[in-house]
Amino acid sequence: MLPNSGFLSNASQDLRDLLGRASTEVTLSDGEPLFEQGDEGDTLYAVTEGAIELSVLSREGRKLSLDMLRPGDMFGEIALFDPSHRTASAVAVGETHLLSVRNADLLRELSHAPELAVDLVKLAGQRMRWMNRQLSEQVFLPMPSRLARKIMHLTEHEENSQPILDMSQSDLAEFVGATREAVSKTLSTWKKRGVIENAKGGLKIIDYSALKAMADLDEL
Amino acid sequence: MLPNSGFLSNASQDLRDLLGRASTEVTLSDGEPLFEQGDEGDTLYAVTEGAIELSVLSREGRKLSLDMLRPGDMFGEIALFDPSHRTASAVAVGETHLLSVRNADLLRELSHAPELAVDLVKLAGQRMRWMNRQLSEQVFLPMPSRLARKIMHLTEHEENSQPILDMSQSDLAEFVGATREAVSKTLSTWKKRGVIENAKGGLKIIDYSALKAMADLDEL
DNA sequence: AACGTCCTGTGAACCAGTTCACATCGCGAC
DNA sequence: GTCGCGATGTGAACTGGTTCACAGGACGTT
Repeated sequence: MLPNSGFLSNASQDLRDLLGRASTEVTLSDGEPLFEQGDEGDTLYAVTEGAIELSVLSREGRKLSLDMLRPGDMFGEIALFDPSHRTASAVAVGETHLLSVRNADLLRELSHAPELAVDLVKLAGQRMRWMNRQLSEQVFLPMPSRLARKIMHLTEHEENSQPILDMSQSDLAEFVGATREAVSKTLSTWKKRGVIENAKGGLKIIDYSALKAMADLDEL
Repeated sequence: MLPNSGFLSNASQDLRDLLGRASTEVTLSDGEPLFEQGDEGDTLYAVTEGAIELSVLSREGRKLSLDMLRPGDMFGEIALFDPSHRTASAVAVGETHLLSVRNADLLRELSHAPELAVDLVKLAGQRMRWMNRQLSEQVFLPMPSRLARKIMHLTEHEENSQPILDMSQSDLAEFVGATREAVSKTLSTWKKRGVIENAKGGLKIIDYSALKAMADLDEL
């Protein structure tokens, strides 16, 4: 029931216990929102099955996808201590199961196991480092490098050496912060070079190391 | 000695006590680095006098300035719980005084005042929200809007209604993630429209509300 | 099989911001 | 003073990416 991957794989036993004891299960169907940017929230989540897409929306309606959270990943750890509006939206991708822990329940647990706080701040720290990287990549890297990185990031949970990324070009574009057309054109040239090829409902990475080279071309 | 502004102004008494008791003073002269991106670090800082510029560097040497921390601001809270490489560099701007608290000292204090942990995570939460906003602004907003926002942000500590921003155009460019030339051209048109004007060693904001308008709309 | 609806591919015009190349200004050092 | 140097202003060429427009594909539904 508790997957042994993602953040949870190096979470403390205390934290795993907490999730087993003080959590409520939540189930979402494909496309169903868990919360929206701006909502009030004080709940921490852990994905057990399926996936959650985190994204932010501009006032004009443009969308920037931040990350795809898979079984073993946790999120919402900040609102837990600092309950306020959520800074991103979370929607289910495919049938998704989550464990949720509310602020009050967690605080009760904290008195039994203060070590837990450190775990949670570490989680926040990892998220911070990650955000920091996203920001500098966005500023410093040209679109193709960002695209290559995102493709690698989004497929790293697959063990296959030629993983398939099950995502449309428009979705990918939202991840890299560019237009669908620009992504399409870049992918085209990569296809011609045999780095990737089309697969049903997505694309298949043929030459992973070539992708890595693209990602580093304008090395960060 | 402990300024009553910035984050500290709404910090708990516990946290203020801690800084008064368990901290060491650090003094830096203008331009002196406190730590560099990639350094190992486990120390939390609070600015008491002067200013600290936080920035990230690309491998090619381009620099993106993140924020300017002034008396009452704290930073480094993440490395405190998750000691690892620092994600940004910190250098003093002008003669600067800081209080520093090391990981070990803080953990000792934490057992006496567990409330402190919540304070620190709130601090981390605020930083997270702030980073999130930086990222979406960078992606969604055109350069002039970003410039207007940064100017407002960098002068908000001044109480004057026509504050002076004491910073060269090159420095400003590093804050908005653009070239010095682009910033110069935008500032020129604003000067012609009477929004800002030159002042010795920086620029003076004449029409704050016009700036605010720039920040929201994206018109040139 | 024919239809609607996404998704993909690509070309042309356009634009924001960069790069390069100077000219100029202010100001401190000598 | 005037030399030098960093900060500013600006123009011209270039470029990475957008916007618009449209042509096929792929696939599910009837």
